[in-house]
Amino acid sequence: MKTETITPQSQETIRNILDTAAQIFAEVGFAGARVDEIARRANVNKAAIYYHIGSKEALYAQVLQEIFSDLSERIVQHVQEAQMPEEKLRVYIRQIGQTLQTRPQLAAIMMREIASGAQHLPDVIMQTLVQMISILTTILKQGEEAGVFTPSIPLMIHFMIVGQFIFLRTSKHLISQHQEAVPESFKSTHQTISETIVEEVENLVLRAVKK
Amino acid sequence: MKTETITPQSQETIRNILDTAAQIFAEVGFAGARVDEIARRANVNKAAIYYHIGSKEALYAQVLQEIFSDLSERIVQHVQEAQMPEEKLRVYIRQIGQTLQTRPQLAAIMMREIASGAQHLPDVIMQTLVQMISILTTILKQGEEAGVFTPSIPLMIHFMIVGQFIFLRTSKHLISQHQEAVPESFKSTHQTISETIVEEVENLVLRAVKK
Amino acid sequence: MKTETITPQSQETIRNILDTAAQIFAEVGFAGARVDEIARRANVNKAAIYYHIGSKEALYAQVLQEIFSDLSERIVQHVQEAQMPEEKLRVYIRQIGQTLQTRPQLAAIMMREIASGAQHLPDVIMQTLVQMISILTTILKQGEEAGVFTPSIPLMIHFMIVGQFIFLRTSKHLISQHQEAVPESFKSTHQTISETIVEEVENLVLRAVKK
Amino acid sequence: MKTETITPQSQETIRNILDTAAQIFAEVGFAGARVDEIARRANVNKAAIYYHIGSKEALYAQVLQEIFSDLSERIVQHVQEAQMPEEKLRVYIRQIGQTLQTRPQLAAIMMREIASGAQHLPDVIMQTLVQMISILTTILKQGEEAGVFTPSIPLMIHFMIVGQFIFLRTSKHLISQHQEAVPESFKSTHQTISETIVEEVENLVLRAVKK
DNA sequence: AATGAATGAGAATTCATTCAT
DNA sequence: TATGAATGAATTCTCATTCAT
Repeated sequence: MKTETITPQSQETIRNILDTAAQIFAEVGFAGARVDEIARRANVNKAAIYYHIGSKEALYAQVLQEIFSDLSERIVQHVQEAQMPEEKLRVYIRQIGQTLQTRPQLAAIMMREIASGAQHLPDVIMQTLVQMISILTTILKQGEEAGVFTPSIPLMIHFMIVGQFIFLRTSKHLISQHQEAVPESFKSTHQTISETIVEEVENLVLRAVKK
Repeated sequence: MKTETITPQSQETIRNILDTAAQIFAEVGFAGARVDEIARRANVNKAAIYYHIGSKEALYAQVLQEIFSDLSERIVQHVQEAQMPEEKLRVYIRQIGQTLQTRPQLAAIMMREIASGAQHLPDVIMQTLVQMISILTTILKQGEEAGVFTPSIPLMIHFMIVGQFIFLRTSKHLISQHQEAVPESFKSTHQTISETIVEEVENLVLRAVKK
Repeated sequence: MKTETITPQSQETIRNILDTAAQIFAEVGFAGARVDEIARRANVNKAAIYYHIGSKEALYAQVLQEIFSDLSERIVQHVQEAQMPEEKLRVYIRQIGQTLQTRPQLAAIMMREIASGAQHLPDVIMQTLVQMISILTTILKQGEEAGVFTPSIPLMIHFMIVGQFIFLRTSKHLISQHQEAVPESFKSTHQTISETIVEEVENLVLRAVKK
Repeated sequence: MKTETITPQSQETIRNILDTAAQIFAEVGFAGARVDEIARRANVNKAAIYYHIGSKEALYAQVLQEIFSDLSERIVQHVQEAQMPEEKLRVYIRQIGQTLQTRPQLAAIMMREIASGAQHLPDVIMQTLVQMISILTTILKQGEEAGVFTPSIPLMIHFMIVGQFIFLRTSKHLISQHQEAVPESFKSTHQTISETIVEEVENLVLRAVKK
């Protein structure tokens, strides 16, 4: 059994590239990103990116892949563990919230992707999304049947959840950018939200779907 | 008596440029947009864009300006006309929904802007946003005092509203792009939503804030 | 006899254009000059330049023409009036010096022209130059024959004269541009020169050619 | 033993670019120069110029820098070696003359620079010029004190020297350009000058300052 | 005569990608 | 693996000139 000869330090180089790329794609999007800049900020020679990854598009796909890979798994697993529809829905929301907190770039990248009609989203990722909606649909249906949820459209609920998290996360940036234009009260409120954000979203969504 | 010579022909050219630019910026974002392409699709000489507008950045700023200019006005005006907090909130939501339906590009552009920390958003526009939040805050407070709303955080409610609309609108594209990965049921549902979308969002939000 | 119907106010427009153009060509050269800029600074519509003059090249030629037209005449005339070779040479120098003082742009334009091999100099102007050299040659020969001048090469003497004036004039700008790098003493000296510059050059050249 | 690998190939590319650029800037000036043309004539990809140098302006600055760097050193060194003021002055003139013969572009570039008020001349170069004037001032003062020179203004003497060389050099071009307008005698004379040009200038200047 | 608008042909600069070592 | 250099294809922007009024 090979145990560790797989990759000496190139592993580190690749890690570096992917992390930096994720950051930059989040900041300026695919079209706005510059391979030169990614190389510079990753402390890596530009040619190394091509050696290891292949192309800017491949780099982007890999970044997305990485970011999405565990989200779906986590949801499937944790939702199963919960019993009641209400609790399952909370788990669903919580997993999304936590993923977005762990991978802060995901929000920005997703927003751009959705804005441009997901032209760059590999099908693998689309399937992940569809799978998530299916899970949510099941949860909501169970809730309806159990008489605790009012009828609602799963897709809208999903976007309600994702939208909340994404907007709140990305808007932090937005607010700090325009300090002058934002009143004091606004800022402190925002601060408070960030800390209990997941719980807030849970409550809001639950209120919206509960009978 | 000539009553219609008011518009020198250049007005039309500029209109053309701005509309086409709005469309393209919505499709591919600022970095992805090509001035050549804008000129081509606007049936305008590229140099004319520089003659009338000045630069790609100025073009983008002007597009944003235009798109935002009337939203805030509409909200201020219509909200005043409504009486009860509940109705005021519905009006607030409806105006946003209608603006996004009239100017379909707004949603996509906003998503990108928020994703990149609103680096391009002029302060004028930020102020518009802040003003909108203030109005919403007043509505929610009145509702609380009247005993019809449960306490909630205005900023989150705002993003809940905007997020819903934006996501639903932009996701139409997304779904049609990835036909293969999307199940039949999913699509028809989506179709249905689009038609009653504004009403749906109203209900969802109202349920979320009502006592 | 027509007395004044020749040109109403277009005369003024043309004057404006030519003067501004002379200034700008002196500042940045032919290639560096922008027709837009000339129009702007002349308070004239750009199309008017084309209406009145025809093209950028034509504008340049006309500017040169104007500037050179009277120089040669003045020299021919005044040199004849002087008697002794020494006095004739002084007159020659003085006329050049005065022309350059009246038309400050001439120096800069000439320097550029010479630097680029006079590609833009119309033959008319070349002939003027050649004529001037002939006059100088005659003066110097007469001086030699009269035993007051030492043999010298007319072309060099001409360049000595013109070079002095042109360099001194253009270098004023140069010195004021780089205040920090220029010592105090340097500046005041320069000031003094400017006032008696013509006389200085006369003496210098006379000393150089006298026996 | 390899003794010549010191120069990585990029050195050659840069050398090529700078030499070609110097040539072209001399021919047509900064504004008239085309980066495309420089690349073409240097047998270098246009992007390589940007890779190595950065911009057209940077290229120009570097060309100026290079051309001036050794002139000042040479003068300082050689003038010291001479004993008598008269000989020192000849050395001063000779060094300038030889530099202009080695770097034929210098003359043309300097003329344009002076014509446009030395907007592009970095202060480093201005300091070089000022230093040269200081040296000349010292020489002339010593000559006066020794009773061999008549009082004169150093700046004018300097421009007399430089002007002569520059004009003579650049005017070669001028004359060949306008063959038709130039009489036979004129041309042959000019030929003769070129060969003994340095010596001629020395004599001319010496005569002008000697008592 | 005069002008705002328009335009085609550049011109500087950028950028993803490849190459030689 | 890694890297400095090179490159072709854009891409933004400029500019002399023309047009319609």
